[in-house]
Formats: sequence, C-alpha cells, structure tokens
Amino acid sequence: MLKYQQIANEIQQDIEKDDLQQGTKLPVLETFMTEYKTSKSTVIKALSLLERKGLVYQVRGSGIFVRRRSRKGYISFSNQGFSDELSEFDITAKVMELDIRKPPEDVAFNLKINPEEDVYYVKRIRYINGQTLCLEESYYNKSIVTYLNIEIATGSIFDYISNALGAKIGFSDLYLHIQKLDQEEAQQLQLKKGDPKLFVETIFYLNNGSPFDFSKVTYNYQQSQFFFQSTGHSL
Amino acid sequence: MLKYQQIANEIQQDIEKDDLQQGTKLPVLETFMTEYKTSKSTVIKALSLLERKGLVYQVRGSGIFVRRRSRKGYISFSNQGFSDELSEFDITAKVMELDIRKPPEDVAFNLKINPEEDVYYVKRIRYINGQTLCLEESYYNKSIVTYLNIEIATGSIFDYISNALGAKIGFSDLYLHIQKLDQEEAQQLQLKKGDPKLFVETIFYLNNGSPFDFSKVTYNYQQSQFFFQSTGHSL
DNA sequence: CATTATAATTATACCGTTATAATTCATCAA
DNA sequence: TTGATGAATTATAACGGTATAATTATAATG
Repeated sequence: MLKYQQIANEIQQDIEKDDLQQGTKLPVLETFMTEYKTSKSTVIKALSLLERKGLVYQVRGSGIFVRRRSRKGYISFSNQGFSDELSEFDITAKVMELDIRKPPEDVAFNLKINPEEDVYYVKRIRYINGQTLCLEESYYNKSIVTYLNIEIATGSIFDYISNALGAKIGFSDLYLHIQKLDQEEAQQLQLKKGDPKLFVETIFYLNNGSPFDFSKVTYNYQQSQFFFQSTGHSL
Repeated sequence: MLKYQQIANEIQQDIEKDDLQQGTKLPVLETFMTEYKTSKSTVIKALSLLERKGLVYQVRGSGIFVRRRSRKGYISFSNQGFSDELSEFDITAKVMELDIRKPPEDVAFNLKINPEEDVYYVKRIRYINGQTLCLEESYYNKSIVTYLNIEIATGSIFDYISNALGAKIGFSDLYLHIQKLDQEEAQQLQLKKGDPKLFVETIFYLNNGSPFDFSKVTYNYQQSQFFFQSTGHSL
C-alpha cells in the first residue's frame, strides 16, 4: 500500500479508536512528519485524502480538525456507488435472473457497445436488515466481465471484478430521479402502486475510462435515507 | 487567484471551447508545464482539481482524458450544495417569509447554538424554467449571517454571504429522504397529497467548521433529475 | 478595557528533483 | 500472425526546500 494511504488509514483508525469528537484538533503537520518519519508533502497528501473522505477539515493558519457525521442509520452516498461502508448494515441479495443476452438500445449506448455484443444481465433484490432495500437490474459488458454466476452475484459483484478479474474500477456517473412505483415494482418491493421511489441509473467505468456496468436501481422509499458529504474547496 | 486554479480554469475553458469529446486525450504534463511556465507539481494540482470536478480522468502510464456527462437537463449535485452551475437553468425564487426568531430544537442542535440565540428564518419557493422546483426553509445563525432582507433572499444568499459578509463557505452535510407530500406541501408545489418528494436536510459550514445554515428542502418530483459524479480513487 | 499593531503558529502554494509503476509501442521469435 | 520481450512514454509517489497567507496569541496603545 502507498505510504500516504497507509498514513491516512492510521490517522483514521486513531480518530475512530479514540472516538474523537467533531472539531477536535489533530496534531500539527510537523508532528505527523516525525511520527511517520516522512516528508511534509506526504503528510499533506494523506490529510487531503481524509478531507475528501469527509473525515477531517483543514483550516489554514489554524489546524486540522475532526469532521464527524451526526446521524446514524443513513446509507452513505460517496465514492464507490453505495457500496462503501455498508458494513454497518446487514445487506443481503437475492438473484432473480442471470443470463447472457443482447443489450437494449439504451444499455448499448451507455456501455458504448454495439447491440450485437453480449452482456451479462443480472436482476437482484437487495435487503437491508431484512427489509427490501431496492430492486436492481445490471448489465455488464461481457468482454470485460467475462464470467458471472449466481454464487458471485449473490455476493459483491464488484469485489469479484476487482479481485478475481483484476480490473480496476475507476469512476461512475449517477442519474437520480424521483418517481412513482408501477404495479410490478410495487409487488416486488412489497409496497403499493403509486408509492414514491428513488430511481438511479449508474454507469460504472474502469480506471481507463471504459464503461463496464450500467445499472438501474429502484429504492424502497421507506429505506431511502442517504447521507452525502460535500467538501467545497474548488471554485 | 491561485496559479493552479487559474491553470485548471484555462484547461476547463479549452475543453469547453473546443467541445472535446469523452475520452479525448489531453496534452502530456510536460506540455502543460511549458505552456503555463510552471512546475510539474502545480500542473498535477490543477489536473487533480479538474479530476475532482469530474472533468477529466487520469490514467497512469497512459495520459489525461476528457470526462463528459452524457445527459442534459439534470441538476448537478456536486460540491456547493446544488448551487453549482445552475446557470444553465433559469432559476428564480419567491420569498414567502423572512424574519428573525428563536430556533426549534432540531435547528438549534444542527446549528450548534442555544435555543435562545436568534436565527434568520427564510422560506422560499424556487422555480426552474417557470415550474416549481422546490420548497425551502432555511435557518441562518444570526451571529454569523448578521443581516438579511427580502432583496437579498430573492437572489443568491450564498453569494451575499461570500461577497458582502466576506465569510468563507467550507463544506456541507446532506441528508436525503424519499417521502410523500402532505396537503400543505402539495398545494404549494401545485401537486397532489401523497405524491413523491425528495426531502433534503443540509447543514452548511464555514471553512472554519462553524455551521451557519440549516435548511430543509422539499423537491417537486417532476423536476427532480439529479446528476452526480463519483471519482473513486480513495479506499 | 477595548482596540490596534506585532509576532508566532500553522497550513498551503509552488518549485524542482529522483524514483516508481502502469501503459503503450516497437521489436523479435516462434 | 501470434505471442513474448524489452524499450519508451507517461502519470504518480515521495523527498525536501522556500515563500506565502490565514489564523491565533501576544504586546502595545489609546
């Protein structure tokens, strides 16, 4: 692991271990430099990483402070789709369908492939703490995700892609809509037709910019509590 | 303006001016170094900024490539709340209420003040292209936002806070819920009771970590098309 | 006591360099 | 043609330094 990531991890663990409260001031840069026997720029990189992850904020001339979320029970809505840190929840999945097929037009477009090329189609229902969380339909470019089975799809497909296939997941585009459930969706989510839903289309890219997964997810509004941290800075 | 921000701006303008397509390769670092007469690290900072803004992606050993969103008509959901680049839409606001009052308990809690301290309360309806976009109730810590009036609240309150008050806006926490409209909200948004809504509570902080604005926003589901880019990296 | 000026602290910008890792491209062999 | 090998390209990691800007603490001033 890279040095600055390692340092970031250790600082994060310290924050969590000591349960440091919002606004707690961390040691100054010099201290981290000597503690980790490294250069200033590496410490800065580590802290910038933690800042992007929403764990600290830095104030020039003043110091580095702990940033904490104040509410529990929200699904974090950050870098890796939603998959980040769902470990605090009990998430399971049931695979409804899994096959190889030709993609519909919109899927082919978003995956930037021809409609004749094969894709894996996976339909799952995901549960959170025993309740239906969402209905998920995913299409994987088969020339990238060369193999899938039910066992893999029951677990984390992304872990499989990263670890077994050795592909590097890069970034993603999310498109969010608020809509009403239709009859079929309502039935599968154990809700009523016309109930609210959060509908999310996501395109996942490898780190080289190739889209490999296009997915459409319908969330149960009763479980739809999401948390998102912005970090300002730019502009 | 800082050098690396300036460079980032110019590269961004070049991308937009030339309407570079997704995947277009940008010049190599060396080129930018000589073009902008600066060091490698400054160019890297500029490009990292553009990467966080979702405009480019970098592939080690390969190059720097243009990243473009593929859909129009979505409200960007990025750093500065929603306010970023709403310039592509015609957004207006009507102020329904504006007064100084004592905060309810949840507001005092989120703004980290005592219930006896004054806050500015602003209720607005915001319109997008003539349609109701959302219903917004905001509470501003009066010891930070010392003055507000209807004229200011009709425009961008954040611009006013940044420019007139000279405060530096830092980061924010967003909590998202999908719910059903009640009678009153439905009426104000010209929708029906029971229709879906996106309900967002946001706490905005200054760059020194002080919360100055707590707001509750109810979005019209018919206008609720949001776009969000993740950048991976971390873990 | 309040206000103002000054100094100390602290994070950030920026420079320039070396080393490293991923990718791409050219070369060669089978 | 295919595959393997190695070289060139390219972004990134990491070092360490100087200069700068924001904040905070301290001292001086009225």
